[in-house]
Amino acid sequence: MQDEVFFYESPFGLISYAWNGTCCSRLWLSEPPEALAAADDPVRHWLDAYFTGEESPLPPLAVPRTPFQKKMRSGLLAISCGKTLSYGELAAQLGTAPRALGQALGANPLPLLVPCHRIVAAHGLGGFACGLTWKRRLLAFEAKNRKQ
DNA sequence: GCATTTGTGGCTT
DNA sequence: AAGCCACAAATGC
Repeated sequence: MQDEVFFYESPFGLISYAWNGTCCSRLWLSEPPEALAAADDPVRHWLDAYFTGEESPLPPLAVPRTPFQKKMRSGLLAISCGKTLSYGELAAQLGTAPRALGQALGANPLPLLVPCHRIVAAHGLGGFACGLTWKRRLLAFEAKNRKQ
């Protein structure tokens, strides 16, 4: 089945994602290449839950292209909501170099779902492929939301 | 303190 | 195959 791009209006801006009927292969923050319509699928449900401050099981995601990305994904998913990790720490945990990790994170096709925004630099915020505004908002949101 | 350099490994094209 | 990086630790100033 072909990928279709849907959008989702989050409190922080427009999100769009590619859904092929069974799994999510890609997700964009901010301006998507082309957005069709809103839909009612597991991704949308997850986003709904996320933005109301709940953690729900992830929707089916496309399998990573490389084993490393898979490892990285599980490492990221292990970070609980509201927590952050530095590039160096996660890199060590994955047995790789920080710089390599940065590259891999930037290439992550599934931001937010795979919480790459919870990775910050040792001193400072670090970067974010889809714009630092998102990263700040998401982190602030999660931090506030955590201590409930 | 801040600026620059370098070790480093996996990603994209 | 060659460059590219969303870092970090070690220098130099």
